Amino acid sequence: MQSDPEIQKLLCKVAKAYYEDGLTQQVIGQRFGLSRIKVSRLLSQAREQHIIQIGIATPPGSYVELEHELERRYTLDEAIVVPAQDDAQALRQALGLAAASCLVRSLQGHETLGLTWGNTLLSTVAALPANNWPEMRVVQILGGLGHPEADVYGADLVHRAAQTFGAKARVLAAPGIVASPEVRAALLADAQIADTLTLAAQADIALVGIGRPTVNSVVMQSNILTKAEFAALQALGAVGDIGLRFFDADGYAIPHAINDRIIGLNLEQIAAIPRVIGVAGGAEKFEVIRAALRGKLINVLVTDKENARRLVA
Amino acid sequence: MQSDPEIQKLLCKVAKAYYEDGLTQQVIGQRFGLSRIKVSRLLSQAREQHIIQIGIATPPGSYVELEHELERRYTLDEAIVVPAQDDAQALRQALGLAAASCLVRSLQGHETLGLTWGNTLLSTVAALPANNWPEMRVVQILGGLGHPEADVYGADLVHRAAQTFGAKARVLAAPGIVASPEVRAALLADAQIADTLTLAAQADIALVGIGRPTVNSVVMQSNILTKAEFAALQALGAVGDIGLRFFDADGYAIPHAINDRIIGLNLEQIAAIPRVIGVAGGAEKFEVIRAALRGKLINVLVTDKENARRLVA
DNA sequence: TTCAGTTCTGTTCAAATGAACATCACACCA
DNA sequence: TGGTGTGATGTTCATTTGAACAGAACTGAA
Repeated sequence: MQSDPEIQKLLCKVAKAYYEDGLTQQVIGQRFGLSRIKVSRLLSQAREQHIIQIGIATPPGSYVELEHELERRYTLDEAIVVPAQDDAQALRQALGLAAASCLVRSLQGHETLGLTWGNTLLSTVAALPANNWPEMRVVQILGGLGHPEADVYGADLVHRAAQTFGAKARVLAAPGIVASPEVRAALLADAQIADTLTLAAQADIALVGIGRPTVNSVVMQSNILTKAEFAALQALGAVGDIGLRFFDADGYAIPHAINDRIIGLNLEQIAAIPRVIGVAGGAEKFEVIRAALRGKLINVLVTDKENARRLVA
Repeated sequence: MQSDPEIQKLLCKVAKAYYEDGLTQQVIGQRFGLSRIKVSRLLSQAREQHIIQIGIATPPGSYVELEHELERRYTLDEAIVVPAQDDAQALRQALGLAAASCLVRSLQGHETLGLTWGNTLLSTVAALPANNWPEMRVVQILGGLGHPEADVYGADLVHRAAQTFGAKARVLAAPGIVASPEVRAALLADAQIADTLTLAAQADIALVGIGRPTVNSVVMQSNILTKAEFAALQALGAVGDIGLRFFDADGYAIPHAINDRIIGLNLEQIAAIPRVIGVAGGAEKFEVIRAALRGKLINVLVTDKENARRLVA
């Protein structure tokens, strides 16, 4: 930690030679009569002493700082922040666009992609670019919504995504919530369904919405999750769900009988997927998102600026 | 060369992760879902587009920029610039101090150091720090000055340097210039002298003054180099000398009979030494220094600010 | 003095990096 | 429709780099 001006000058000269002239440490050593390792040490010293200042120009209108802070705070692999939108539909589009480009970036064409469903995912799938990846699979992580014959919602998303990717679709021919554990057991006995779930658990990437059921949300409007059940979940601390698996403010799974009636991966299985991209925006989602982050249920978060601000606050 | 804002943002994020967080390209790739090589390419792209700005804090009162420019302009290994001084003695001290620290920096204790002589070298040797390097040798590159019995000047410098280094001294028991080629031949027949010159030619490092004889300089005052001879050299284009070997404005050796009367390495031999540190300052030396640089006779230049300014102009 | 602790140094080794090459997809043109 | 070039991508390999280790030099205290 010397501050001998002679040393300072040497640090500066070595740094210049390395960073400005792009010389290798070896040749710098030869030129200045220093050993290679000494040059290396001088450089780290120069970095420590901030003789070398590295600045990164952040493109205007992007929230790189905010994203970075989110990544650090919640040890996320990546955070993507889109501008806040007044209109819910516009917000979903913005989120979908961002999530889509983040997703395709990490695809090579031979992986297995897991999907839940929801309005935001709908926008995401709509924003996916066309491709021809016959090796790829798109798998449904969670059964469809509503009556068995109306399960298009979940399966449709999977089909659509698979089609634009030119990939194989693997749908879950079952509702997300069934009437009883017995029905579930019966469905799980089906080889098709069991295999699909096994495949889903081995997905390389998953794209999931982060939900917060309200009285007029899709989940509630289909009469599968009753108000009473929802109230019970809330009483147990539930702040929202991923793939109908409810969790509390710290992201811990809520133990409740409903879990035995769900056809889909559980939180543990979802979290075990190497890369889980969670998409959610809008003020009402704040708590759930925070919970999902705390519980490390997702690796990548795509959200809006307002939520991002509150999350780092 | 895309300027898609989406790409810009990614560049920025990757750059931040790499430079600010110090993450490896590998883990950045894993986090953002990119291949390692892609991260590498994004980083070079970011450098190209100056999204990454690297600044180096130059310590105030030093001439790092000037030195850097000199190094680039004349493909020097290193340039060292000291503040200009009005007093010739003060200038020599400043030069000597700088040259000394530059020299010791490149010494490990087992190399052979060649020395010429001169007032500036005297100051340099005086500024050398004490050491204990029994493996090291200090060799005289050029015979002494004046009468054989008064050759202390050159040999003394070598002795002094060897002593402070705790090294072995190898002096040249001969004058720098002798009366005739025959005398020179006789001296070179001496095993001692011949061996010393052989050793000198194999020096790892040499410390040399850059001279410009004037009527009252040491070289002229000893009556060995006559005014007539000097005039003849000048007529042939000589601008100065290193080790009594005169060269023209481009650093080319001047062919002249005097060369056959000098006991010491020739320019070619000196230039062949891996690291030649040339020390010279003061307005009158400008031309010689420039010539020495053009001829690539030295690898390291130690000079004053004024000369440096003129050299890069 | 001698001893232990500290710092400085070079060596060795494994990780990280960039360059060269091969491949593939796409677009442009005949 | 079929070249044909261009750009993007991944693989392989050599270089570059930093970390761990070990020895030497120095410091301060007993």
